[in-house]
Amino acid sequence: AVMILRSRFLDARRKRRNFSKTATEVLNEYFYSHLSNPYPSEEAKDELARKCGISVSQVSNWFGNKRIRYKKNIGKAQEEANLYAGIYTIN
Amino acid sequence: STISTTPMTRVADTKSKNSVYEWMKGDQIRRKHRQVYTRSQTFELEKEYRFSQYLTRKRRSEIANGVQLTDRQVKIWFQNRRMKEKRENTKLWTIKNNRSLCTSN
DNA sequence: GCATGATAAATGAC
DNA sequence: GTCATTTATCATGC
Repeated sequence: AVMILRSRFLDARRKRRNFSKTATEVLNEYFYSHLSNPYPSEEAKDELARKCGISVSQVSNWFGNKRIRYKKNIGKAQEEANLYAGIYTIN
Repeated sequence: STISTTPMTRVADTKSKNSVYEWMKGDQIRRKHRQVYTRSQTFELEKEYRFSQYLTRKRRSEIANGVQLTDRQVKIWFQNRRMKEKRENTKLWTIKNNRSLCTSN
């Protein structure tokens, strides 16, 4: 009964590969140019996925992680925002 | 929606373009406490799911009592489990579809 | 050693 | 009920 406390059994494939540099740039560009409402529509997700060469669910994962992690660092230096700020107007 | 009284808008001071929008709020207070289910709990739930992907209220209650979870937790687990299966099927379907597209064009 | 992508509980809109 | 999310947790990259 104690032989298995830690392992994950049906979790197997959790292989992670970092996205390409250009893909990350495209995603960040959209995120910071829509900072007031970083919730891309399904159509926008499709286009982002196509441009980045990743799946739509991966786009959703990226924005989910990006939103929560941006929010956590909101008090600290978010220099990344300044990198992408000014490229577009705020809506 | 309601505005929290906790001061967390210090970022917006420096630059107007870095405003704190509504979607950024709601943190700090009332964080989600996600309970990690044990392996045996997940195993029992998975076993029941293979038998039936939907539960009656009666069956749900029995399961909940068996794995020491609330009815609500069991209900939500089955909901998430069905969504997981759908995502997996969608992923497989996409892969097959892409392979069939390689010949034309 | 954290950054990052993916998954597991939990919420809420509809 | 589904389903897009939020949040914490997990697993990996480097």
